[in-house]
Amino acid sequence: MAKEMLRQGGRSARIQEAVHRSVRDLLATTDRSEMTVPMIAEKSGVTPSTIYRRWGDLSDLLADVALARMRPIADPDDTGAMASDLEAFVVDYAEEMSSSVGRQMISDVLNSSVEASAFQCCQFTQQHLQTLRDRALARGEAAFDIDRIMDRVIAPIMYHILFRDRDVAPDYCRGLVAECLSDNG
Amino acid sequence: MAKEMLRQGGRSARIQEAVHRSVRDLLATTDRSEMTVPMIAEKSGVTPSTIYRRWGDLSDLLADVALARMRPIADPDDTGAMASDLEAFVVDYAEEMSSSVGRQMISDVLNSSVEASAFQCCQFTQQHLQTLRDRALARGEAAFDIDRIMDRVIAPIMYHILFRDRDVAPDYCRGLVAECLSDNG
DNA sequence: TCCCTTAACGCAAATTATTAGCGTTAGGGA
DNA sequence: TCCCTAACGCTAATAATTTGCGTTAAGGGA
Repeated sequence: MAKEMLRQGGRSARIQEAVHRSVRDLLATTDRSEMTVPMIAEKSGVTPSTIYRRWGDLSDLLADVALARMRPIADPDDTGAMASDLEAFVVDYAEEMSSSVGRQMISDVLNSSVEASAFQCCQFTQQHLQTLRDRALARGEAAFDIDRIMDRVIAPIMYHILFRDRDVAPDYCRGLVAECLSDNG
Repeated sequence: MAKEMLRQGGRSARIQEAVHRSVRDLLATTDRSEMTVPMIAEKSGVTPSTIYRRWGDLSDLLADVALARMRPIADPDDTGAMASDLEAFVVDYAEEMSSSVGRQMISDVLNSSVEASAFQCCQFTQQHLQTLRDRALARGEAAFDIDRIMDRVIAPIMYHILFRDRDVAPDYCRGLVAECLSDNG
């Protein structure tokens, strides 16, 4: 979306920043169903037509903001061993994603008409897993298969968050990790 | 949504049927992003305000229609054995859900502001699994754990459909089932 | 069967969101 | 520094949504 802009600096960037900030602020206080483009525009000090032209519609704007928030900034904690690294990461992931803002971000990303958004979102997760995997290999530990973790650990957590059919409590997450690592796939 | 109506018969039911039909027809020919309430209203022979008042907004209407389409009508095929029953069901499930209309239905249900919609949707899946489980028990076969199938088979399939990070081809689905049944959980 | 109550509807006016045209501003390369 | 034009602001259409109010028709009770 805002990635392949022809002009990246100056005014354009300032507006993007202002709009993103406004969206984040509004998401914290306002229910998504009562958020409107004119509302965001006013808070950002731009005209609505600017937002419509640049992002298309509210869904795409929200997806853009959500994806920006999900983009990795720091590596997962290094706990000293692969199993505990993985456990810590997954528990954190579940907690963040199942929170109110986390849910909102996921839903925004999945609703984007930009087909690549959802894919990129799961790439971020895989990137983190790759970091943990590299770290394990560097330690001389047995590596794990990323796709396997996605299927056995991440997918069920995401499913329960989306369909609201159970809590993704730390114990449950740890169980998923343990079971996945113990089964010799 | 349309479940706890105070009046269930006559005109009200006719309108619900007409609106549902219109939505289904439109979904087949029109892209969701260009579907509007007035459009549906005209096709159904009702005024837009009727739809707004009854369903709230387009998202909730679409979720209502999607949920109605997902509601089980027939039991899964009986193939004679638990493993093949499960395999057949899962492959079918993946094919239906990953289709264009399937994706649309999932997304509509997940977007509903009615919190229970998503939960009910996954209840439908569990109902089918329960049928297969009962059938297995009646045959004297070893039963499977429904939650386990949800986590190990359904969840990954759903994840890949939603995040578009891989195809849920029959072979992949069969692999998930096989691996889940072979690991003694 | 025939009222009576009121949920659900239709219509239309008011409000609000979205789109489109056109002139203006300000990146960024020559 | 100048020029080109992407990106913006403003405003006038257009379209969607909300709201008030009168009307229709379920569904229960006499």
